[in-house]
Amino acid sequence: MASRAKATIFDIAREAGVSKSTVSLVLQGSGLIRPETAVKVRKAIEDVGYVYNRGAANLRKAHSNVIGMVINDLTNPFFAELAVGMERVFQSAGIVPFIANTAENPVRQEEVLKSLMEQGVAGLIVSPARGTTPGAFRRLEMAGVPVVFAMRRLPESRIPVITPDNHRGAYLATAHLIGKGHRRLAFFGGSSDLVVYHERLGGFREACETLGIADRDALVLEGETNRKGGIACLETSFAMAEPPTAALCFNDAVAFGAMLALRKRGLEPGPDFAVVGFDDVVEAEHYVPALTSVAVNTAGLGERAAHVMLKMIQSRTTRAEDHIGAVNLVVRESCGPDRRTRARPAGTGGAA
Amino acid sequence: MASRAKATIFDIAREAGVSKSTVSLVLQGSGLIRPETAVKVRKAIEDVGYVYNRGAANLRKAHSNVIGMVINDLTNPFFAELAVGMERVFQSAGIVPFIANTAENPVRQEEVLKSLMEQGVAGLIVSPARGTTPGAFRRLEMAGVPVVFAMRRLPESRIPVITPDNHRGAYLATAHLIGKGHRRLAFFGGSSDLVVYHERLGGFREACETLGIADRDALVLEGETNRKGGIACLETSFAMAEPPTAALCFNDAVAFGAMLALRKRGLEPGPDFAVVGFDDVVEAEHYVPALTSVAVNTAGLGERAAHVMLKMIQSRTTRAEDHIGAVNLVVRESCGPDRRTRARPAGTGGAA
DNA sequence: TTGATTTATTGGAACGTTCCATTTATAGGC
DNA sequence: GCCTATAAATGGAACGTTCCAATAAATCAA
Repeated sequence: MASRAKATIFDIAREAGVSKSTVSLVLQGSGLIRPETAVKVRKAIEDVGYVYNRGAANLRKAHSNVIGMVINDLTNPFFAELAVGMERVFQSAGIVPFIANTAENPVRQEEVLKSLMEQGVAGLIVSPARGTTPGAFRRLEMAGVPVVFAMRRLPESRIPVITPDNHRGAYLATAHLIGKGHRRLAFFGGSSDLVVYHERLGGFREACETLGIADRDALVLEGETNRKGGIACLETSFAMAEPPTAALCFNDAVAFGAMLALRKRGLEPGPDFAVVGFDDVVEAEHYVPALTSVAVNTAGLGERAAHVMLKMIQSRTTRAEDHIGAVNLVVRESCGPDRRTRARPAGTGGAA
Repeated sequence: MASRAKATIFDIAREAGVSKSTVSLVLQGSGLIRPETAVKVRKAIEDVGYVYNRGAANLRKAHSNVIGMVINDLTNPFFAELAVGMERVFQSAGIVPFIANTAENPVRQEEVLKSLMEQGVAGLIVSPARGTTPGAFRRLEMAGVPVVFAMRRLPESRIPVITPDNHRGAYLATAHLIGKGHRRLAFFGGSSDLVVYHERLGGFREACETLGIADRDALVLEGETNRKGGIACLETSFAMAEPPTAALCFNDAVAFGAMLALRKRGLEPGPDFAVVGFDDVVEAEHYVPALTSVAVNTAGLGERAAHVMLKMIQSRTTRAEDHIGAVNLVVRESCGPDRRTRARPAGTGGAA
């Protein structure tokens, strides 16, 4: 059953009555081989149950065809969507990308990166884990492996980045809330060791300033970037003397958490407290109430990242231009009706 | 900047003034090396910016430390949870698993499998794509690579399987619906080319028979295994003369779809139509209404699969026992109150 | 001191491929 | 028939590692 030893091109050569070099040529689809010979060889390949040894080949070929995608949180559907976008373009390029999850853990990320390098990847698309140290990608750079960051960037790094326009997205969302009549706002979730955080928070702050919301009415609460973080933020905000009436959340997961916590308090997301998310994952549309969110064209960014990577590999460079993707606010139900048209700020917590 | 050529153990050897063999030994953490020598070598490794070439090593070592996880649908959070469970145990074993997505496409799966084999994986955990042909894993078997199936199995295959008790789960869920007073039931989603489908459907059917539901009152609708499939099933079921009043869904994604479609018709999932899911993904608990679902301990199954794989690799076998995981029904709100205690079957479609 | 034993280190062959420089076969021109 | 040009196939070296057998150095027993 289990074939004695692994078959090599020598076994194929013997079977087909040709030399190993001929087999190698056939394997590479070289046009130098007479068609009949190629057929004969291919039959032999089938017969001996050959499996190509890419490791051995890479020993000579210098560049492999393996591309790694390093994702910081696979359980967040947003990153799954991103990964799927990338896969689409790699697939049509005949490449099978390997996905590795870091679970937002820099130590794990280090291991993953090391392993991928040892495997001899041709390139890496990375969404870095929170708290990644600036030196984490030094080895990659030294080795000349092309890397592009997706969605997240590192403070001082020359690695190209594919990211949505976080500042503008946050500005749009905040302006929407203010336009609805909200005067005490909050920014929920995310942590300051993330560059994205500062970008999104920056948009939030700029909108507040521009549109006349005082600093003390713009609450900022850091927190985990998942549902749990959203719940926590909402709870602490309601424990304050003058709770906000609306929140821009770091991402959709945080927004879902906030809405959950509202429900648990008997409040209705939308009418009682406006929440807007960021990323516009597919769930956003189907949630009850449907979540207003900043759409970033996730899969599109993934595709873009993949294309940039392909180009870098092809042109043997480690540099590329950053790409800032357009965003737009998708208004759904989670911000409720216009606040000013209502008699008074109904709801439990909304005294003041 | 970009170091001239890739550094090899020879470069390290020269730098440290030892032989390549000594370097190799240090790399493998052999105790044969004098500690001071090891220190010297390790310094040299750092200095030359060495990166280990696992491909070259595998050429001699026969067995690599790469394990592949082949997932049929990464955008389904269920499989993401499964993957995370597996990762947990591999991580503690010092292994970085590579994840590849087949997007439920057998052709893609073929490519992925081929690529992973060429990479020389030590083992594979696979959740096979829909419509996988029986021969798809022949090459793997021939090559003696350990494979375990997770969540799904193939019709005639001797490859070990880790799966929840689908039959029992479906039975439990169906019995629950019948216990609530429902008399016209449906099974939504899934397709008959999936073994899981038959298992779950079998549980549904057995419960119906045992508990006195006639065949004609047990509607079965195949469909996609995602939200869209759930929407479609609900729509076609409501187009019938005597629509069901409750449905067991193939999985949670289908259930979410069904609930969505109900809402769109102005019906309230639970009171107006009972729906129960399968898998109990984390979203189930947080949905509105919270979804009653069959919990399968997803991450636990993932861990189990990983353990089995590790054991197989260690003992150099390609066989292992199947594992059928316990399930339990988590009752939440999506089935509403007991049907018999209500005046009459309210709702739009529920005449008769 | 000598030989035996243990501890560290080393050179060489092997792993399965690719690529280059050759060789051999086939065809074309005259 | 011979020479040249082209097409097809080949042997050998190289890629970066591991492992084995062998050597060199240190320790010990007598």
